Amino acid sequence: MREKTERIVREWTESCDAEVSIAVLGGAWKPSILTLLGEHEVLRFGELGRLLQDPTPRVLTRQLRELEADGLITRTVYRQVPPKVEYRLSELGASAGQLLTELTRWGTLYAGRQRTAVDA
Amino acid sequence: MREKTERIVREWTESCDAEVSIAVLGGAWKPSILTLLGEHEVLRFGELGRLLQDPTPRVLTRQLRELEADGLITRTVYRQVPPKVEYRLSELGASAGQLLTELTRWGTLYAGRQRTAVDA
DNA sequence: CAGAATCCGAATCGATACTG
DNA sequence: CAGTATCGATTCGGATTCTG
Repeated sequence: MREKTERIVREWTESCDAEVSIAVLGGAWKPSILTLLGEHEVLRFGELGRLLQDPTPRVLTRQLRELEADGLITRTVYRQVPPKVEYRLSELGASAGQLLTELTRWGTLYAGRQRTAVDA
Repeated sequence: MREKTERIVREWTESCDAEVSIAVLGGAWKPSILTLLGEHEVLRFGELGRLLQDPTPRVLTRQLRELEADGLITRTVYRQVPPKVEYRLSELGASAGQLLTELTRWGTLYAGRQRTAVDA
């Protein structure tokens, strides 16, 4: 588990469990990464990059490493030339599916309302 | 709507609606603030501070203003001495109840698993 | 192909002190 | 009571460049 998440989990009290979820899922691209891995079962580094519309490798690498450190995805390295690395959801990562659905549902509702408000 | 949220909503695409939710709910204390307002209907600034175990006024003020700008809470000022300000959930804020429940549920699951793993 | 190294600007959290 | 002002320290996302 990475340090930021560890601190939040350590200081975790009943009234802010929701912040634990946000600490784990809250990085750039992370919800999309988990959603894509839920749909595709397995994806390589380059495939993820293309599907996410090209975040910088620096950023994508860090998000993936954090998700791995937090136990949501697994990383499989094939020692060959050219290199090949595969990412999958772990069981814990898959358990976040329902939460991701709910995040998406409310996010859509919220964005729709804001757009309607702006257009009106 | 505050600027950060506005940008994320503007650049919003189908694949990352979940990030909209996180952008809105992701600040320090925000999930707790919304949960408390869901339980208490109405709370004053000082009451919120005590229930949250004393964030600095600077921080609490900003979180409340952002939630107000994003349309999740309302702020009612009574012009009197000493001053009195009441915060409540808006309809939009109340609509996030189910999402907050799900965030808390998975956060509890996650924190529990991590603690078990560490203790083992 | 899958990254690592370096650097940067912006945003955020928090401590401390002060005020209408 | 309900904030505001000022200041650090940290973190984070991203651009650029380079490599086994």
